[in-house]
Amino acid sequence: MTKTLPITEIELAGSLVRLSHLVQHVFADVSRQHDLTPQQAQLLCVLMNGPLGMSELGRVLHLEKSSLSGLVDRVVRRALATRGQHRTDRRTSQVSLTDEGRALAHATHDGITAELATLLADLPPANRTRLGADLTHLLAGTHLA
Amino acid sequence: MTKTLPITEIELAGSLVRLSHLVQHVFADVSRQHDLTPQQAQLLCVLMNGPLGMSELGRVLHLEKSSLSGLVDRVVRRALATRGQHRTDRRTSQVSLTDEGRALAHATHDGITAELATLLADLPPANRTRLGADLTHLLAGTHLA
DNA sequence: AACGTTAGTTCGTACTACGAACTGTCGTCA
DNA sequence: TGACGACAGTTCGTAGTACGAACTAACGTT
Repeated sequence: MTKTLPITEIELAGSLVRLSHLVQHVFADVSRQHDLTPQQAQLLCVLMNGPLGMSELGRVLHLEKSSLSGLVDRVVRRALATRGQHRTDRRTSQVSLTDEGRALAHATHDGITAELATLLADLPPANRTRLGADLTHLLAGTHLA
Repeated sequence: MTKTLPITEIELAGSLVRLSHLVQHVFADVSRQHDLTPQQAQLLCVLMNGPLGMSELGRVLHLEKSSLSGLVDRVVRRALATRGQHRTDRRTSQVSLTDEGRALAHATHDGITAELATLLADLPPANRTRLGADLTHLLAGTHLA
């Protein structure tokens, strides 16, 4: 079915998958150091940009609302976030970080960034710049995040 | 703690994380189309290179042996793989793909590759080649896979 | 005031991942 | 040869993840 793909494409796709697993591994390790699951860490990091409703969170995280309820429950239970209510619409709830949650989010984010930076240190600065541009280009091609 | 990182490093790390989530999303979608969980799909893809013992699988997949037992159980239960026994060492077991498992592994692998190829189509061929080289370099810097 | 839509929660199911405890096998060394 | 530590896997209990279906409550419209 896909036998007509040039070899380099296949190899590149494989590299992307392996890189992805590597990054996920780093993400999980750092999250664990802060006593968070990767999903909880990702949630906190998303909320660093400001409070969001459940529906928006579901879109950003690619999660069904039923999956999100429990995830938010667990971070709320740990006092890392709160469920506020919307000013006018009493159906929607705004999930915001607590101070503790914000601190943890920043710590985790910084930890992951630092870890990835050591990985990237192998790459010459010029390549890093190019890589950044290419990734930005790739990510822009999809739905924005 | 990490405030001295150049801005571009931070942005690059962020891009890496977002790319990683994107790839994981593709991986999960394609796996689901084939009625597999991402973990099961990854296991089958690893086994495409030949049978492996549980310990080696754990190393490759970064899983504790207790986690692996269940994962292998489920693909064996679905007749996608079998637990053979080592010729001389009766402790170790060799996990191999069945014909059905091999077919599913190839289908999933091809599907993911095709999906990623459409993503990469946005990128000019020259950049793709460079990107491949850079990723290979990055992946080589870590433990091989 | 009735009704369809939207926002979230709850429930049941299956899977993932871990550590601790356990069984069976292997290799060694006395 | 027999005891013993190391190794390979499994089992068990716990917590978290993710989904769809069914549900409740509030909103907006007509």
